[in-house]
Amino acid sequence: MLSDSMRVFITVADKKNFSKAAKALSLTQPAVSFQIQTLEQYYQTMLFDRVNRHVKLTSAGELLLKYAVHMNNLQAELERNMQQLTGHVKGELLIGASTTIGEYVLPYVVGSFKKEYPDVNVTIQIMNTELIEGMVSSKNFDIGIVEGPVKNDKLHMQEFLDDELMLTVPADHPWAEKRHIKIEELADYPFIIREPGSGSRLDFEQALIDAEYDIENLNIVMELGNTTSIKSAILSGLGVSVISKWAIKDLVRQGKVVPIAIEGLRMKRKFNIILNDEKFQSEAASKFIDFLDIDNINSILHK
Amino acid sequence: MLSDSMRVFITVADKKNFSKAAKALSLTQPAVSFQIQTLEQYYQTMLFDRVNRHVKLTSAGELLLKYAVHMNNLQAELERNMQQLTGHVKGELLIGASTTIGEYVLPYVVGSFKKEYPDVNVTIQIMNTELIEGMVSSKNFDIGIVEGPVKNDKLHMQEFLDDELMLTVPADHPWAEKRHIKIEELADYPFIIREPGSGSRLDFEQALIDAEYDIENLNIVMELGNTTSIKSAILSGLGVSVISKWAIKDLVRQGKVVPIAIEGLRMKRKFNIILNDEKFQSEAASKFIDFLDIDNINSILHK
DNA sequence: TTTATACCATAAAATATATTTATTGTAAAT
DNA sequence: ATTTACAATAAATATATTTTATGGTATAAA
Repeated sequence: MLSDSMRVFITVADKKNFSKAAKALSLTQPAVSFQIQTLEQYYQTMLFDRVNRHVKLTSAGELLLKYAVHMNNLQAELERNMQQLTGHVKGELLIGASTTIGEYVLPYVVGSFKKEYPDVNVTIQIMNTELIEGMVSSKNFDIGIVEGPVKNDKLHMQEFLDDELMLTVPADHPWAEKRHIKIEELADYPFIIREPGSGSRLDFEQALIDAEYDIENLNIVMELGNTTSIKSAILSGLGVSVISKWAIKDLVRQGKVVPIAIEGLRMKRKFNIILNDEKFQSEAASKFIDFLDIDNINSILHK
Repeated sequence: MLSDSMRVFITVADKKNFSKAAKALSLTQPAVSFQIQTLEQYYQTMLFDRVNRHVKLTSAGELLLKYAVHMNNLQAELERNMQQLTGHVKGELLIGASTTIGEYVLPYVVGSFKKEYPDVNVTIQIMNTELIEGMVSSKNFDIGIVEGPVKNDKLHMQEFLDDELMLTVPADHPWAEKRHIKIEELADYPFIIREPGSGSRLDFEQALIDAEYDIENLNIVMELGNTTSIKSAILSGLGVSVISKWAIKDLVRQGKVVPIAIEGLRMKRKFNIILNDEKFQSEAASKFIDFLDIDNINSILHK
C-alpha cells in the first residue's frame, strides 16, 4: 500500500486546499496539515506555498507529485493483478448516474452484482449528465451512466439499455382501457410536467416539436422537480404525465398505473455508459462493466 | 515513503527468513510476522509458504515483490532528485573496506566528508575483499574499497590511492639512521609477520618471490593477526616488520618508528574503489564517490 | 527414541504514531 | 469593521505498531 502521507499529499495537490482534501479523505484538517508537515520535514523542504486563500505546489511539491502519481498507478495495477491472481475482487466502485437510472435501474443491477462480488463496495451518486461527465473525465468516477448521448468527445460511450417515456395514467383513468391515444387527445386531461432543463422534459418537448404539436395546447396543471413526486401526483388523480418506463415498472405491475402509447410521438431513448479510457480501471470496475452486458441486465430486470 | 509493510516484505523476500529480516530491519521477529500478516490479510492470500526451516514466496508473493521492488526503486530515485533539488543531502552510506583502509585512511576521509554533508550517516564495515565484493554485488554496500584488484568482473573498479608496504623499525633501531637496506640484511634482526592468508602477507611474500629471496632466511619470531598488534610489537622492540605506509603515518610523525626501503623489493600496491554499476546510487553515495577524487583525498591526508 | 535447535505464531503490555477537538492567527471579502 | 475562509498549533484521545514473553512444530543431533 502507498503510505498515508502520500495519499494525503496527492489529495491536497489535487484539491489545492487542505480542508477540502481532509473532507475527501474523511479526515479533519489538522490531520492533513500534520501529514503534509511530516513529508515536508522528511524532505526538508516546503511542498506547498500557503498563499492567501489557496495552496500551490512548490517545485519540490511538483517533483514529489510526479512520483506519487506514478507510485499510485503502480499500486492500482498491483491490486488489479493481485485480484486477478487470487480471485478476490474487492474495493470501492463509484458510479455516477442520472436520476431514473440511479433510482429505478441500478439498485437492481448493483444488488445482483453484489451477490457475485460481495467485497466490492458500490456507491451510486445521482447527478446531472454534465457533472457526471466531469467526474468521469477527472477520474473521480469509475463509471457514468446517463440518459442520452455524451458531449465530451474525450470520453468513451457505449449503449446500455433502451428507455421510453410513456404517458402514464392512473388505473381508473378513462384512457386506461385503451392501449394508445392520439396526440390531440392529450389536451383533454390535466397534464403534469417536469421542470424545465431536466432531461426528461427536454426529450418530451423535442418529441412534441418533431410531431409538430404545440406544447401550449396542453392543459398543464403542475410542474414538478422529480419523478417520484410526479408518480404521487398521478396516483392521487391530479393529472397524467410522461415518465420513463423504468420508473413506473413497479406501479404498472401492481396495477396502479397504466402506460399508454401516444400515436406519432417518438420518445424512445438510450441509457449510455460513459467511460474514461485514460483511467486505469480496477478489477472491480472491469467486472462491473462486464456485468452491464445487455443480456445479463435483461435477465436481471425482467425477472 | 514506501509503507513499512512493503519494506518488511522486501526484506523477508530477500532473506527468506523472518528472524533474519527482523535483525536486518532492527525489529523483533513478531513485528515482522505482524507486518507480513497485515499484507496477507489485505491481499487475502498467503505471500510466503512457511515450509520447514525456510520461507518461500508464493506466486502472489512473487507478484507483490515485483511491484514492491519497482516502487522501492522509484522511491530511491525520488529521494535523489529531491536532494538534488533542495541541496539537502542525507541518508545512510554503507562502505565496506579492508583493514588498513578502514582503520587508517577512511576515518580521516569520512571525517572531512561529514563536515560538508553532516546529515549523511556513514558506516564503515571492515571485512575481507571477498566479502566486500559480495556485498557490493548484492547491493548491500554502496561502495567497497579494497587493497588490490577485484576478481568479480561484474563490478566496476577504479583506482583510489597509492600504498606501499614499508619495513618499519623502532626509532632507536640501528637501521633507523639509514634510508634503505639490502634484502640480505633483513635476516639480521627478528622479524614479525602477518598471519597467512591476509592481503599484506600475500603481497609481501609475492615481493620476496619476485626478488628471488627465500622467506625461510628470515628470522621470524612472531606471527600476528592484525596491524595494530604488529605496531605494538615493533614499539616494544620485539622485532621489525613490513606495514602499509598509511598504518604507520602517525607513529612516523611522532618519531616513534622509521620506515625503511628495502632495495630491490617492490611492495607498492593500489587501494581500489569497487562499485556496482547496476545499483542506483543515492545522492549521498554519488557525492562520496566524487569526494574520493585523488586530489581531494591528498589534500585531506597530507595536512 | 529423546533432546536441542531453528524456525514462525500468538497474546498481552508497552510504546509510538496519527487523529480529533478546541483554539488561534491571518488575509481577503463583505 | 466584521465576517469568512482558510491553515497552524496544542492537548487529549484513539489507533497502530512494536516488544516482551511464551507456545508450537519440524528437523537435526545425541
